[in-house]
Amino acid sequence: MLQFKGRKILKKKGVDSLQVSGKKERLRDFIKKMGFKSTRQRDIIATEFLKTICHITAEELYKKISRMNKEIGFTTVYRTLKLLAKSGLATERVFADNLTRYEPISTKEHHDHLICLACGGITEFEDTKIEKLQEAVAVEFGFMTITHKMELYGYCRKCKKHAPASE
Amino acid sequence: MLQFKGRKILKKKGVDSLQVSGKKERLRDFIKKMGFKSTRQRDIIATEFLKTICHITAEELYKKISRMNKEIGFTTVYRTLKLLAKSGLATERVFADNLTRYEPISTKEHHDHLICLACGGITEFEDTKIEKLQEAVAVEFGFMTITHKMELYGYCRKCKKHAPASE
DNA sequence: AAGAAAATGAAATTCATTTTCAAAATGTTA
DNA sequence: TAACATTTTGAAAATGAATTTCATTTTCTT
Ligand SMILES: [Zn+2]
Ligand SMILES: [Zn+2]
Ligand SMILES: [Zn+2]
Ligand SMILES: [Zn+2]
Repeated sequence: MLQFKGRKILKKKGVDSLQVSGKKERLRDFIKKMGFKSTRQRDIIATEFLKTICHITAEELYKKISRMNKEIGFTTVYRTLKLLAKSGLATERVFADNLTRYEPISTKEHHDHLICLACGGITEFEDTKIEKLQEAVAVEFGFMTITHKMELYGYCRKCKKHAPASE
Repeated sequence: MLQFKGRKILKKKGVDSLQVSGKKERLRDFIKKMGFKSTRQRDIIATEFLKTICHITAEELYKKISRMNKEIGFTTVYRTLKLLAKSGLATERVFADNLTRYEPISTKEHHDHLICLACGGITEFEDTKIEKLQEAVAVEFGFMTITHKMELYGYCRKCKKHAPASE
């Protein structure tokens, strides 16, 4: 395992960079198409965001960027995330803590979430069977589904032992 | 159909009143057990709330009550709904509009929601197959589920025709 | 370089939710 | 019933995330 670590990371880095730059191009296209302007700030924010794996809030991303760059304001981070969402490069999500989080779109078109009540960890999953049954429910009610939200809250493998009244 | 209307409503009213008074007793028990005090306001708010079928916000319930009774403040409505939730007689829910809504517990233990993006109508559904598959997903990830949220957003039968880009 | 349009960011605003606090109501005890 | 401790009430203030404002700066096109 250990001896492959270097290589794996190297490969992963390469892929990530490619993905990020591909997405950044998409953002630039979107900005141009909409008659907007490319700026240093948007570039930095988008780069930093697209590197993200997790579901990040505007505040968190702002703090992360602030560490290296004192000249980017919270408002711009906030607005750039909205822009990324509008351009289709980010997905806006609100979980039980009522904070607006953003995640870069990934290879998975759609996915749902498992959220740990102890550590706050978020795991993604896809289940086509469930998706089909959801659609069946919709049809049954004469409902035309546009989107849906499914979140399972509980304790992840690591936090299970800390679950209240589990012992 | 029409000739049964009177009778049906009468019967329904009877059942509702019984259910409401049963729940009000449960609230009184809870209040006593917790060392709290029963008040005129709590009684009025709980009665009005438990009659509710829909998913109501504190603001909405406050306005509804205000029409008849000018002496009940918003804060008390807000606090009583929280109290009902803590006592287990109400469920607190937040849908995509980010407003906190309350619904009285019903005979259905658990249910999920279909929410119309046009009229805001909320329909409840239960699907044991989905619930089982959700649990299977959780198990697969070594996750111990405590609760979950599943909401389908789209257009209900009545509003389908108004759905954007459907024609 | 000039001008038009958009972006920035600090500060202000919004808005639902929650808390504060002085006065009122409740329920227990004597 | 009166006194008392405790809780409740409700107007107002506080909170806090999300959003908007606006003067200044930057970008992009002539
Ligand atoms: Zn899904
Ligand atoms: Zn996700
Ligand atoms: Zn469910
Ligand atoms: Zn419901």
